[in-house]
Amino acid sequence: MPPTSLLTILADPAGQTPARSRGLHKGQQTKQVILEAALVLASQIGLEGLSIGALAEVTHMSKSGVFAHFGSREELQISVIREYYSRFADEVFYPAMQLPRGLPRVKALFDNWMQRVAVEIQSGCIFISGAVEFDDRPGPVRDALASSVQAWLAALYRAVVQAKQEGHLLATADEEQMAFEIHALILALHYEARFLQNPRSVGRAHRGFDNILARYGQAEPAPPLSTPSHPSSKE
Amino acid sequence: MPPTSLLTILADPAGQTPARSRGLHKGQQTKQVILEAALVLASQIGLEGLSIGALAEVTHMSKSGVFAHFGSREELQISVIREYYSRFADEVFYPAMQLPRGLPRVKALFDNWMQRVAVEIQSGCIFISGAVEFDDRPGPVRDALASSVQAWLAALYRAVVQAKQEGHLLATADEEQMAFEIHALILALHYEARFLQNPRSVGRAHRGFDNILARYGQAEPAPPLSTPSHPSSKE
DNA sequence: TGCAAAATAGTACGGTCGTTCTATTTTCAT
DNA sequence: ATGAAAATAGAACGACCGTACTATTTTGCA
Repeated sequence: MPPTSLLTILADPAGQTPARSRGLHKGQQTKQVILEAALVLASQIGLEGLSIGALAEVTHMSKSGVFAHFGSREELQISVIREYYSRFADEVFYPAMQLPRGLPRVKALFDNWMQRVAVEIQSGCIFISGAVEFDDRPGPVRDALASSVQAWLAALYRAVVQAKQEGHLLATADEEQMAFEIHALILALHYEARFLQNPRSVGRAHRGFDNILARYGQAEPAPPLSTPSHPSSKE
Repeated sequence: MPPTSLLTILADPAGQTPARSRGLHKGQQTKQVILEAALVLASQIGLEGLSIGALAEVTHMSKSGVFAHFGSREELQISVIREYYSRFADEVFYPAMQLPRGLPRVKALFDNWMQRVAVEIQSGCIFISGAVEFDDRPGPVRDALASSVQAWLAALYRAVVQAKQEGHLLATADEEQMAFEIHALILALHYEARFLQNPRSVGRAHRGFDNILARYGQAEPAPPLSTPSHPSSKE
């Protein structure tokens, strides 16, 4: 190799990125593959357990090869959080947004969330495990995680507020309280199903949501006997 | 002060030498000191983050000195879990058992639990962080953790069952469901207060408990207006 | 008071980790 | 097809980890 290559690299003016580097090149593809594997790994053993060595082994690459795509472990963790958030939104949030404002949307948000967590009983939820791992570890990873969770909880809260505005909830309903109790059910589902391996937890969470609806919901015109909010609540 | 004072202290049969008088040798004492430090460390950074090196530094001992007391890291973690469980029982369970069966005892269990978790917002709860760390890591540590949690949740469940037997709950009340929802509130409190740093969480959890009581409780002879189950719910 | 036993320290080993530096291979516009 | 840039590999580093082994100190009973 010619000795000028190094000079060329060093002389390359910073900030001047060739248009080519922004295209969909090989590197971007592998980065996606790595991220996919990282998501699986982080879900199983946590963001802290995520190691570049294990990631290299899974993707059949070298440690430095994996490392080069992110520049640091922290950046890798943040990328995983962003990717997880994106998929969460695609799976839980956006589909529910197709439904009309008010209770239908709130129910859909909860059902989609439940369905996702029910699947994650096997794989693990990064929003929950990450919260425990970083609850007293300040830094950019915690910030990324917390802002992702806040964004989602805020979306849930907005849906509840709209439900009250639409007249689907009692005028006395405390929207923040209702969102808190919904969140609580999901956390209990994750804890009791994944850690304690109690198979009844899914039904418990659904029933809990029915109870919340019964408490905060406006008395419905149709009797709830034949139309429970979720089939599993018939249990 | 006579020169015999030191000897007097050491030989004092009735005074402030509980370690000796209880037959504890030096090793047992230091083991307790290490355990105390391990509890603090594990609460903050988790059972997995607990390292013998850090423990040695905190206790001003050598790594091997610390290690010798437990024989393995796993045994250290299990000891921490047992100690944590013991303190949890002393602080939450036994005091509530002094109260009469039924709702008073259930309320006391929840209040004591809440109070402990409210303090643990700063230090962390091993039952919650450990669940996330070991939810897919089989072995003796997970077993010790799970059985401790199960024992506590079973105690809570029994108290709820008794409350129904005493006629303090509706005949239609589902005791397991009620225990699930109570557990959910605690988990949400820990999550939202410790990770998201939302100061309103304590009030939310208390209010949630009031809602649960309103749902499952027998209509009380005295109007609940002037006697809410907890002052903070007046918020 | 002496002396075995218990408690603690010291040292070293093998392993994994994130990261850096350099070398090699692959990509892709010309 | 060529050559520079991008992508990947390889090797090595310092740090920390749990643990085993040996040496030293401390304890507490006879």
